[in-house]
Amino acid sequence: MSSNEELKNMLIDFHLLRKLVVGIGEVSEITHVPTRQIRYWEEKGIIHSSKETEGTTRKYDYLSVKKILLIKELLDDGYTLDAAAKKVEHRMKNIDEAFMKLAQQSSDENNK
Amino acid sequence: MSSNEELKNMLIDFHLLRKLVVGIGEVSEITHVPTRQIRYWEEKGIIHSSKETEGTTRKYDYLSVKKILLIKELLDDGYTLDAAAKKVEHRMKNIDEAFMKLAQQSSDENNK
DNA sequence: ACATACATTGTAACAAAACTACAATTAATG
DNA sequence: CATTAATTGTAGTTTTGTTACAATGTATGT
Repeated sequence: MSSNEELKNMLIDFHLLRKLVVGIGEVSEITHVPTRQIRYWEEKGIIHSSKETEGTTRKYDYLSVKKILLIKELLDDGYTLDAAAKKVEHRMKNIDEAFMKLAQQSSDENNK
Repeated sequence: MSSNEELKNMLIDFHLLRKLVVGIGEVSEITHVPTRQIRYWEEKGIIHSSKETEGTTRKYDYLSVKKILLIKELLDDGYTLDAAAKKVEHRMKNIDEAFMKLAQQSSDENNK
């Protein structure tokens, strides 16, 4: 198998990527947002973790971490939390769509 | 910004992907390999976690989880652990390279 | 069969990470 | 300065992960 084919089949394995969910401590290190603050945003309904549907400890997927990063950026720029959340909500919609589309593609390729 | 540009800039953010490291329990759920067995493989030097370089608790990145998945597949096919490890080592080399290449690309694009 | 190396599994006692549910503090705004 | 928004602190508890022992299973050669 050529390196290029490998690349296409392998990068990215969206099904695996979906399952790569990280703990709140890790998210905090990645984003530089304190765990306490992450929980607070979640409490306000701005972000979501796996806790809401399963289990007892929060786990965040790729898109959630990305969302936290975006919100933090806007906060640092002077936005209020609600304004930042609203703006990011809009951006995430595009990202989510693209993500789903690629996940679908990779699923098609594996089943053809 | 068009959805397509978004897609290119956003999917995939390799720098973020690199940092998405998951705990051993999560890996176990994803791969269906018991935590005890994962630690054993690590003890044998077949796989690696962040524990070897930092911290006290094991964290596994995307490529490590992929490696575990590949090894498990071969084991289920009847390979011995060492044989499976050797074979996977070879495959992972290609995957690692492709990964680094793409990470480099995405880094270039963000700085041009 | 049985010795040998390979591979996995069990678990007790302990440490680290994450949880909730309170409350306190610190901006920002009318 | 009262009010809402946003963040932060923390005690006590639960969950998850750790090591370091040992035991058990499985395959191979003789």
